[in-house]
Amino acid sequence: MARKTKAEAAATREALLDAAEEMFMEHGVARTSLEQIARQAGMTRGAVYWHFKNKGDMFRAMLERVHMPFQDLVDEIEALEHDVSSLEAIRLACLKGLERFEQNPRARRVHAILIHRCEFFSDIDPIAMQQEIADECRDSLYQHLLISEEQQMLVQGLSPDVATDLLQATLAGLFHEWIRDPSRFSIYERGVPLVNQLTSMMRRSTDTSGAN
Amino acid sequence: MARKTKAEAAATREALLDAAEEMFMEHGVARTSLEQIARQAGMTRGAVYWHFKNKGDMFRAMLERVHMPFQDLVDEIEALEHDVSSLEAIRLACLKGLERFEQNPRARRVHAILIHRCEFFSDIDPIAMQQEIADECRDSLYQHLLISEEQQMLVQGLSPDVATDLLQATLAGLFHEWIRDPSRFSIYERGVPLVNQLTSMMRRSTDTSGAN
DNA sequence: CCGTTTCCATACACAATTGAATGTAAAATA
DNA sequence: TATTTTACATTCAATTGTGTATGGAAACGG
Repeated sequence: MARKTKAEAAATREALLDAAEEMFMEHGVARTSLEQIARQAGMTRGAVYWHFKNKGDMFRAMLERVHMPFQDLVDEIEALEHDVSSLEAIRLACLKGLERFEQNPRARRVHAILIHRCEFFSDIDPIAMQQEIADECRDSLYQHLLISEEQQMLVQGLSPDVATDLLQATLAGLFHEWIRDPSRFSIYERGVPLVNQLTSMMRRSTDTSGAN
Repeated sequence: MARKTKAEAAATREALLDAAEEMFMEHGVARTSLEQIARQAGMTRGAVYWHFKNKGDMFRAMLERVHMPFQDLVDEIEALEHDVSSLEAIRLACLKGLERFEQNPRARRVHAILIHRCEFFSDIDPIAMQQEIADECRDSLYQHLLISEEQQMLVQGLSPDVATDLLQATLAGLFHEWIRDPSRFSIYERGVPLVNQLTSMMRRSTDTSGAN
């Protein structure tokens, strides 16, 4: 076969990753061979072994195309709206995150693969990857909920630790429930009332009258 | 090899399933061969193919050893304590469920395998299995939360639908976070304050005075 | 006590993947 | 323009796992 332009080569690399996504999603990671991926992309295994070391390397590259830390969402919110409370910033960041998952099919597919379509690997541990993502999100939540407590935003009796557990568990549970079959419901439409209700219940009432 | 007693044969069947659990947990389902399972149990593949049709059949049998519907927990609570409100029954059933997972290592391992150590299969779809379990739990929660609403136990503005989403997502999220690495924390110790806090926030205040 | 069935071990044939080796024509480079 | 890389395709060797077929000895039923 003839040599390709740098741009063409980059394009086939992307095509291979696209094909890997499709095949991984449809048949699972373990049960798709590199040949299936190559043919799906209109290539042969030669192309795969040129661009990637092996299947694990390919998997890693596929994940790197959609990396999106939760902290960025909060930063984004806070950069956009300065006068908002920390708890409100969390709420908005959650909604933003839900919206993004809803609208980014690639991110959705890749996360679905990471969670439901793969298991162990030669040198790759998907559970550890999920762990990292979850911890990243959790730490960010905790930091901002600490501030919320300092600002006396949380209802009495709600520690920032429990609040973190609650928010993180709710978001993770919602996400898992959704990613299992995204066609069943819209994560945004179900998530918005969830997040609103939860943050509302966590927020200390500013109502000075005794009546509810 | 010589023929075994009925009891002996049943014992080797259990030993094979035990071995399958260990190997599946350690190396993932796809990457463990039937030979590895057999040798772990001190047998050969002949024993495996005698007791099971193939790996998928073995997987199914492994799951059937630990089936435990959520509804049973609620029933158990309600049978034990008649004078308790529906919301309180839910709370107690959740705690009971957490406790059971904490104390039943086999159930823990099998669920960990189902969620994190396997993907597709010849004729088995682990995601559909998770779906079934989750739906079962969800339906049960919903039924009892409907009753809670009729009894006017829920705070104003909290529909039984949102309450169901909230509880189910929280429990699922907590469970997923824990099952990913059960050695990181005790699901019971983290879960108890979570469930208490959440049900407390969901419960309508019976405080007749205006002050909080 | 004898035939039959059971429970498993052993052996075999087959298909599927993998990684590496080799080939090659065009792009890049000098 | 001559030479060297690059970007793949093709081929090969080796491994691995699967399903099945066969064998054998002891347990079971009559």
